[in-house]
Amino acid sequence: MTERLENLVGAFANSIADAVLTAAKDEVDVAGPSAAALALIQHEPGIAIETLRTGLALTHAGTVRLIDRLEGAGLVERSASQIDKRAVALSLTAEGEAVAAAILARRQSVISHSLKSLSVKEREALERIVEKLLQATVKDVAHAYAICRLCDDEACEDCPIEAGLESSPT
Amino acid sequence: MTERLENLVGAFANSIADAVLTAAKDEVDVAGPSAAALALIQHEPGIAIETLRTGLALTHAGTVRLIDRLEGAGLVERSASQIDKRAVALSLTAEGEAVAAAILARRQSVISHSLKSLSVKEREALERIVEKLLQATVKDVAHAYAICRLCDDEACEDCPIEAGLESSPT
DNA sequence: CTTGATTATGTGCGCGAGTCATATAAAAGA
DNA sequence: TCTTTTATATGACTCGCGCACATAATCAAG
Repeated sequence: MTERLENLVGAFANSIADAVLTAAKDEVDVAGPSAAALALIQHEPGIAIETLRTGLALTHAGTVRLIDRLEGAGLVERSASQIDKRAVALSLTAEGEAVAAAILARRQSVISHSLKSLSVKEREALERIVEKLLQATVKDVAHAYAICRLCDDEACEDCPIEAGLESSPT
Repeated sequence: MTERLENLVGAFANSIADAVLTAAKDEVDVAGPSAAALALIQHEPGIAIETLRTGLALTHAGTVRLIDRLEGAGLVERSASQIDKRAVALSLTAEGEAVAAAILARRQSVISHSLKSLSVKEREALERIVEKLLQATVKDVAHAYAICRLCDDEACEDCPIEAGLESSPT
């Protein structure tokens, strides 16, 4: 009946997502999928293009071009995978690491700023609720990659998304 | 110190925003900004292109082309504004109304679905928290348009964003 | 070990969407 | 009235992405 909550949650999601994206674009000149790609590669060095693709919701071709651009910008390196000779192992260059770190820090700061009006109790409540929601939401590994595409894995101990995945195996 | 909350909130925002966007694209074949444009026009019939632009974070030219496409698709109509003869008054066609309604309903359903694991108490807590956050976040009218770009105004009584705007006048 | 199916990547071509610069008309201000 | 600002439109161009297709490697049988 009451659709108010859904409206507010949607607006809140818009607000946060917008702020993070524009922050990434302002800080370093890196558009949406590029930022996510850098973060994912930093999170999992040696990741294959195909795996990356599942987290970016792009086509093969689109992902290859994206990597082409990032490689051209000197942020990402392709190397031959040892395990699978078809696959490409992606890694960040020193500059790529720096940019990825800047993006993650910026995101952290933007979100933190937008939460600053909350009391400690409210933070705790929000954390519990969001944790529960994420855990219930994750569908499969690709979905987890997509959701966590801009997470800082260093900061996310006890990731509820991983936990959610284990409890509902694909 | 604890950056975990920020990570979780960011992931949650991603999750919701993605789900809403893909839902809009699946349901009707309407990409991101188009959906937002339809919702905003529905929310405020007779809205000018320039006003619309502020809510979409596009260029002027980009907004004009967007309206061109939506008009070409038979979803939107341009008419002369009575008040300002330079301006264009935008309105939805019958089909546009239907599509907009479908998008809003789909969004409602998607978000509602992702909140279904919460108890009544948790919903109430989340509503209070998000309300507070939105109220503190809104900067100006353009920002409000952007945040609420996919809101169903019918469902949003007592919109905290409007309240937040009044308390901090531009 | 050979052969066919699947998987990971790369590429030519084209389109859609958006920006920049510029143009025109109307409103506002001096 | 003259100048400046505002709202819209358009031509030229760019960029990112998808589709269709090609190649190489792995896997799965037989």
